[in-house]
Amino acid sequence: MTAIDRRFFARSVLKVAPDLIGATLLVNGVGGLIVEVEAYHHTDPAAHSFRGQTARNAVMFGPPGYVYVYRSYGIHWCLNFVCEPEGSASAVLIRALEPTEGLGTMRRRRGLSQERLLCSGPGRLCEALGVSDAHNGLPLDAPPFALQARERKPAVVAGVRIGITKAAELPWRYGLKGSRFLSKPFK
DNA sequence: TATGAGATCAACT
DNA sequence: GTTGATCTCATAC
Repeated sequence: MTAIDRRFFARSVLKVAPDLIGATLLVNGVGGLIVEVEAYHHTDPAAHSFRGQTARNAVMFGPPGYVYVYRSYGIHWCLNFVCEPEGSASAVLIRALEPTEGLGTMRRRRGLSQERLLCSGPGRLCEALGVSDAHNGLPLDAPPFALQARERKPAVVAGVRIGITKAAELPWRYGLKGSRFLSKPFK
């Protein structure tokens, strides 16, 4: 298996996002196959970076290949990968994984969940992988993170994004076709 | 199956 | 003071 390094992210977020489907993401050896992501471009009103740099989103304005973690609705963490040349402030939100490594650890962190619900949603995924603000700003191609390239190009489907109100019509959500680990099915 | 409340924080008006 | 890239649990149909 080939490791993905940070150069992979020095492209448009709209190219990186579908290319991540099927890759393997591990944090401290725990994780699985990426089955669902969403793209957030800096020209997109739904993106945190749309209104400029703040203390929270500063990592998005840095170089690509780094991790941006933010708190959502006061209680959850959400995991993003920064894309495009430095300063463009675009990122991919990781929304769902198919758990393959460290099932026991994930189950313990999530508390008695069925396997299908371990990582099927941005908040759930962060809890299962132990991701928090402590990971904000870390590079993706060094421990505790590990990213492995997919071996074949999978069937990728696109659709509208979830849980947002601004620019809700943009089809910037990507998923692995037919996966039962998606946070919601594609139409 | 579907809708609603609550948890709880940073950014924005 | 309100809203949001969410999730879980409770109550209603």
